[in-house]
Amino acid sequence: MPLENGILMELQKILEEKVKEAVKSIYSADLPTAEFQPTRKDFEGDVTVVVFPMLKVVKGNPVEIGTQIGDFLQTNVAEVGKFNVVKGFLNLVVADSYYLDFFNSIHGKQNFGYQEPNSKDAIMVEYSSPNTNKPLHLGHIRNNLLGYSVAEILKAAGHKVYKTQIINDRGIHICKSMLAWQLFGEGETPESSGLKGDHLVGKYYVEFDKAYKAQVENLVSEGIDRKTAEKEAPLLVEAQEMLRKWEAGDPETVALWKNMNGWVYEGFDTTYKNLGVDFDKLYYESDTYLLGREVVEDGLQKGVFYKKGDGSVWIDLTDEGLDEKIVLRADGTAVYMTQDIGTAIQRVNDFPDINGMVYTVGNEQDYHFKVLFLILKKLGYSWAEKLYHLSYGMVDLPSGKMKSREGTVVDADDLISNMEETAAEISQELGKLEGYSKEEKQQLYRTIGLGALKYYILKVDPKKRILFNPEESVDFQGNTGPFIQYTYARIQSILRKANNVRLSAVETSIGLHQKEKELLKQIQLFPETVQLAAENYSPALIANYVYDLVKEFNSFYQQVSILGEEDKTKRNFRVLLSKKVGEVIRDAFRLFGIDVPERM
RNA sequence: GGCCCCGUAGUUCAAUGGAUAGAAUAGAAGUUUCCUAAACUUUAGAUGCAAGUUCGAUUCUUGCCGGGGCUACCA
Repeated sequence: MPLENGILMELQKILEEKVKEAVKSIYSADLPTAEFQPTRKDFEGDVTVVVFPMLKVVKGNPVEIGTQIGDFLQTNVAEVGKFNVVKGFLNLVVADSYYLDFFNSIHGKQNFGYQEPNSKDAIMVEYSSPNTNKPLHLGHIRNNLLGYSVAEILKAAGHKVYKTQIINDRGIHICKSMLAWQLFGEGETPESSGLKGDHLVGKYYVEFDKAYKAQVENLVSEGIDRKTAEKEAPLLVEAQEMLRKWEAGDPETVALWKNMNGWVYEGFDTTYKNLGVDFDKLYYESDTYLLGREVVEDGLQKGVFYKKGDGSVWIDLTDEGLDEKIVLRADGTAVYMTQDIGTAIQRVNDFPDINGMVYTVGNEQDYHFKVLFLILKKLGYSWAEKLYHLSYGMVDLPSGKMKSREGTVVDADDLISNMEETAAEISQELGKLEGYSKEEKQQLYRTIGLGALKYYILKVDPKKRILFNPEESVDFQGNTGPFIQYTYARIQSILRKANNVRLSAVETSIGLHQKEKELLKQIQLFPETVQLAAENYSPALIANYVYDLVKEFNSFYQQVSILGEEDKTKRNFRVLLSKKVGEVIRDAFRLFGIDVPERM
């Protein structure tokens, strides 16, 4: 992976060559690769060469080998100043001038760390993909934030990206809300009720469930077997009938469906806007649920699938350690898998430059996607190799799983406004905002509240499940979004106060404070961190990075005077350095969709 | 039963096979005549258990124990 102006990488390349040279000239042996790592804080040095792996090629005592190589590097590499060897670790001290050269090469540069789009191939990132029968909850928030962030990270890593979602706007669950509204709604609308559209529809989904359960209990008390009662409760039968009518295109049913879905979309749009996520292309399941059947026919010809006696079509994946999986029902209708096969192909037809897709879907569907990807591969699509299931853990409450039907969910809209309120409370207590208008303050509370929420979710490894306790609100101190935003605001304050900043190159002879050097080392890691986050589809890596940077900066800020420095050259450099740190914070947070404030 | 994911301080999170396992919170103790104390500094506290591979294992392998998930002609 070529790195944009990776001066460190160049240094590492030089060092790699020189280490090999050293091994060659001292031991007459060929070293395949040299292993480097940043020197740990407790030791003196900047870059560490790990000696242990060399023992395969060179026999001897690791400390002696390290020392000999260190000597060689010191005399043959200008950037290497001192060195020391601890156990099998050769710690190299890199000259200040090297880091200052690096700084000069990037300090005026916008979008440091981001790659220019350099790939002809595009990646489609799917996320959100809600059902249209209930409002979004905390689980969707995780999904949205992850999908959005991974899309932005991929862009920053130089990929072209299309963000998309497939809206599950049809099916029995939608009919349930529709039916309940018909039965109990008395014509209620978002306008008449004052409820957000998605919340109104969700209310009837819950109503349905209540009424349905009551019916089942009644039937059971009349002596009917529970399983039968659950299958034959009149409400359910009616909902199924409604689905049949919908599929047959019954005008009245379709009109009701359009109307209620319209309410939901309005509600979703508000939530998406509040959350700051967006999409380039929407797919609706009502348009795609019939897709995929021709492909199955095709696959039958090719022998990828086989037909059972009853006419249903299957794929046998037992050779891959998986099961047999149905891809078409006996009556010829599509199942979930059929649809997903069809939709994937449809997307590539719509956007021919797609070569890779990311599906942001919970880990409960790990198996489904494993099978889906395998099927597409067997069908011979070249892009099937580049499909990725961005699988994430559920967000659970202390009481267990969130269940919409039982009302045990943390509602997305509620949570967002709670976060804003908390931000407002803390802000007012601290009272640092004189001169801000009401609107500016409100905007700031939103920035901070959302920053706290987004960072809280995104800093966790996607694979891990999150236990969310609504009683303990999301923190605003420590390793949090507001902590990082605060550091940014402090930097902006310095920049406002600093006069006569010269943007010209910094003299490389000024000599660095240890804290300055640490900051430069950390800044230097930004481009490769973005790449790594993209390769691993992991916003958490960016979070760890920016947190380390900010901690380092705060420590620097505390120990080193910036504006109070008398030496003008140093003062100028420190202001520029602070500015750059601020830019990296801003650009890293942009990958999360988190804004940074000028003051807070 | 089969398959998949996860077990790290009281709690929430880190650690491309590398050094003395890092932070944050909660606890204890400090720092505002000084660029914003949502900060900084100090302190105490953890790898579920048992083997194996390795110079070296939180990381890889196997077994066990715990938690979650999938195993639908639902989506």
